[in-house]
Amino acid sequence: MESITLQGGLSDRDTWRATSCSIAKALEVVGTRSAMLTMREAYYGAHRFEEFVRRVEITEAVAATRLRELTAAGLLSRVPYQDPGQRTRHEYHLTQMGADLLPALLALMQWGDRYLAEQPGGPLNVTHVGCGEPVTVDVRCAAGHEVDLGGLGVQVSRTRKTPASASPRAAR
Amino acid sequence: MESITLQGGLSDRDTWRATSCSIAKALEVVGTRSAMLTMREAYYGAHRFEEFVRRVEITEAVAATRLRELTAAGLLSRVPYQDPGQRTRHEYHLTQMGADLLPALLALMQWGDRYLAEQPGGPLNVTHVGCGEPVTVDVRCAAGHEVDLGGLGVQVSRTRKTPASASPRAAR
DNA sequence: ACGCTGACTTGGCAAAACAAAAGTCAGAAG
DNA sequence: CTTCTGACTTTTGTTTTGCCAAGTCAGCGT
Repeated sequence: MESITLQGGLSDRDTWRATSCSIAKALEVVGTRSAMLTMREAYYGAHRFEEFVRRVEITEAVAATRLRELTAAGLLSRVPYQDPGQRTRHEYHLTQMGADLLPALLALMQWGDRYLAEQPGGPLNVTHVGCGEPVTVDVRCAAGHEVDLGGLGVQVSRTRKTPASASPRAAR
Repeated sequence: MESITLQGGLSDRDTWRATSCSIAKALEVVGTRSAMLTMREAYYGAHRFEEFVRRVEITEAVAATRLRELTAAGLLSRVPYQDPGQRTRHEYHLTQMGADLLPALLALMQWGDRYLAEQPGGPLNVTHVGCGEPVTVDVRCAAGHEVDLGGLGVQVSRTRKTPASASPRAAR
């Protein structure tokens, strides 16, 4: 099985490590099971505290912690609401930042569907409401090609310092 | 911010929970930081034990545990190798199952690049080797439409039991 | 057989994640 | 002001993840 082609100063793996890795940074925010599943429920439309507790099947304490963290991180926002005759409460709504994590969770779902599900294809179908066709997560280049693992290259980003000897160490 | 449209028996969130969720199942396999980062290194081309230890920056004990688990789960396979004058050792190679998790990790990376990275766009560029264009993770339907959160629908999979009252509870 | 040494295994510990239970808070109505 | 009760906060305990250090194993060469 092939791998990503490491280009430029990254080609020698012995000379660098992924020290500012965006994956690792993402995991700091959403790297717990309860955070991922809380986000799943937000995508399914949950807004209210008790609903997150019930549907994620976690304790109120954990839900409160996760919701607070995800709100602080910017993935969710607290929006006041008030049922008639009730007091003001808060709903947790996805932000754009939160919504943009969807491909990662969908890709995990797709992978789990394929390799881990009890039933072939998994328990749920995800489709495009507009045309009814099944939805998948693709890795594509800007020219529209679908790219597999062996077709990927990775280089130090241009916005960083020049690819001097120091730079390959500070990579992702 | 919108959410996925829950269709059919799934429309009432109060009547079901994601009990066989493929995301949750995936997290059982790769839901630790060390597993995710081990997979990252496999995508970057690492094969050998010491390389995983060094580049993931985890202890040998954790590397051994994670590599054993990922091998048992089918994401990696152990392949014997022997440097001249040395004893037989094993490399850990990606399987198709392992390679197919790439979109999830790339999507996490993409999201981290956008929202968490110290530098705009993140420290590394991922491109299509064949044409040089930047690579992204897209959510698309089979008709080729790019679909955002609000454009998604989800239904109980056809391969499951009829969408009776019992069925919506056993979903993902 | 012994020596070598990288790849583990094991034991003890700390931190993080999470559960259970109890308690507190907040904002409304009366 | 009191009452209500959902949304937390806190405390205690368990499990999981990961670290450190020491030890064992495995397969080669001599």
